[in-house]
Parts: sequence; C-alpha cells; structure tokens
Amino acid sequence: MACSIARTLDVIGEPWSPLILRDVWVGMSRFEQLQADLGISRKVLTERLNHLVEQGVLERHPYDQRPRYEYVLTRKGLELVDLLMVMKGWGDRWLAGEAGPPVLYRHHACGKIADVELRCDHCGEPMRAGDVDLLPGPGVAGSAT
Amino acid sequence: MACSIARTLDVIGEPWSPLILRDVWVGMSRFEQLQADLGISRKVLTERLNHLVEQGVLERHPYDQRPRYEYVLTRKGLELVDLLMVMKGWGDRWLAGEAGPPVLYRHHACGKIADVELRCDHCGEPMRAGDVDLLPGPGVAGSAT
DNA sequence: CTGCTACAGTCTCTTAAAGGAACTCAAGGA
DNA sequence: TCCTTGAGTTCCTTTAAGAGACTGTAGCAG
Repeated sequence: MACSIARTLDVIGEPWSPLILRDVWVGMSRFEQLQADLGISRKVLTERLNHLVEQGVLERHPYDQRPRYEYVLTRKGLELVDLLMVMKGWGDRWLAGEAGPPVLYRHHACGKIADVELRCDHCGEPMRAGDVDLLPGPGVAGSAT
Repeated sequence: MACSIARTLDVIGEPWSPLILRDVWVGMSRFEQLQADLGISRKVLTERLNHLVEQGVLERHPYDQRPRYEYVLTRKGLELVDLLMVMKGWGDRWLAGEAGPPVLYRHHACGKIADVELRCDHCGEPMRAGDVDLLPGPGVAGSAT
C-alpha cells in the first residue's frame, strides 16, 4: 500500500512489537528479561525480535563467549521511540485517570518534567491533525516516474 | 499494566485500527467505504468500529432516515491522529525509498510543505528519544495513595 | 572430568482471532 | 410490488497466539 502509515505498521504494527521496543529502550535488552517482563510467549518473542532485526530496528549483539545476545536499538529504531513518546503522551492525557502518569520525562535541555509537542519543522508553530491539508506526494501510487 | 503505551495500545493497537482512523480522518467515514478501501473483513471492521466507539475515539452518527451511519472523530480521536502523523514521518524517512513520500502535509500556519517535529512543551527545544530521562510518576504501580 | 545451571531459543499442542463469502434487515424508489 | 443500497450478522476455514516442555552451548563447582 502506498501509505507511510501502513508501511510503518508493517514494521511495528504487530502485537507486542511496540512494547518490546519500549523495553529495549529502557534497558531491558535480553531475551529472558523481555519474556519475563512482558509475559509474551517465547515463540512470539522470537518471531518479533527476528522481524525487528530484519527491519533494521534492532541489532543483535553477543555479550559473552557463550551464545548470549542482547538487542540494541539502531538509529532507525531510536527514531521509532519518538512514536512511543507520543503514545505515552496520549495515554497520559486520556487514560491515566486520577492517579496521573506512571512515568515522567525529564528533558535534558531544560531539566524540567515535560511532554512532547508536535511542531512544524519549517516554521516551528504547533502542527497537529487539524492544522494540515493533505496533498499527493511524489511517491503516490500511479504517479509519473 | 501501569504503562501509558500499553494502555494506548489497548485502544488502537489492534490490527487495522490505525488505518481505520486514518481513513476516517481523511473523510472515509462510512462502513462500505472503509471496507472497500482497506479490504478488511466485514466482521473485523464491525468489531473495530464498535471498539473505537466504546473507547470514545469515534462517534457513530446517523446521516439518513434509513439506518445509515457515519463515523466521526471525537476530540480524543483527533489527538490520536497526532500519532499517525508521526508514523507517517517515520515511514517517509525510512521506508519511502526513491519514490519519496506518497502524501505531503501543508501546514496551515505557514502554508509550506512540512513534517512534524517533536519538541518540549516546556522549553520548546527538540525532545526526542535520546533527550530525556525517565522518572517514576504519581500513577506508577505501587505508589502511595 | 562430571554433572549442574543459565540463557536463548525450538517444538508441539491447544485456543483465539482473522478472512471470505453468503445471508439478514430496514427503508426508499422505480 | 419488487429492487436496491448501506450496514451489519452468521458460518466456516485458515492463520496466529499462548502454554509449556524440550534442546544445545558453555561456563563453573566439586
């Protein structure tokens, strides 16, 4: 499908994949840790890790003479974590309820507890769902060239 | 799970849900349209639409005397589209290839073709996966109160 | 050197979800 | 009166997920 959303979902749209990425991001990088933390079946965890490695989102590094491996985010994978940060923001706003957010971000640049905000990479003003028109781009299905 | 990412995935993490949201966002709001455009089975489309309505992401509005309905985004749903915009950005950057992005955004505020960028809602500086520390928040599992 | 343990997976079997395609139902319209 | 359309249901087949036991490698304790 000529849709960047659908393509992105082909990479991390399967059940568990975003949670695996989150865990790897916060430092849970080994098979046993992931399995124990998520409660995912070992079979599916194997499938997901292989898929994420194939897609260039994770890399598999040995960390011992023995056959022991840990998974680390590539640059491509780290940029996917942006997505998780936006997810966290939405969940905090709409689903956290009375108790408030379970996790907070402290921004290195200003040192404050903060959340992400979407802005235009051209003018810097806020840019959200209601602030844009959609136009066909060069990669649209059926375009010339 | 006391994790806003997991909670958000409970709302739109099922297969097809993000694509349904995208279609509704761009104006494909009726059952038959969605079914034809996505190629999703009617059974699953029914389940997903019901779930999204239950979660307050979509509303079901009659548009005729006959039993005909269209689905529209609530405010909660519109904010979820932010997530889709970030997904599109990642897909454009990492998966679009030679052809380039299939869709472009024109930002109302500046009139330019642009993409979203994540910034700190406190200081306005870029805020991405590598720019934050994680701290336990008030809603963390096992917190006092 | 032998046996024990830990990590990182496979394998197999059962249960749940998705796909496909036909069927239902209400209300206009020819 | 019958036909058509939109919005689902129902039933059956195929695929994916879950649970849990099994394998294999290499260090280490005795």
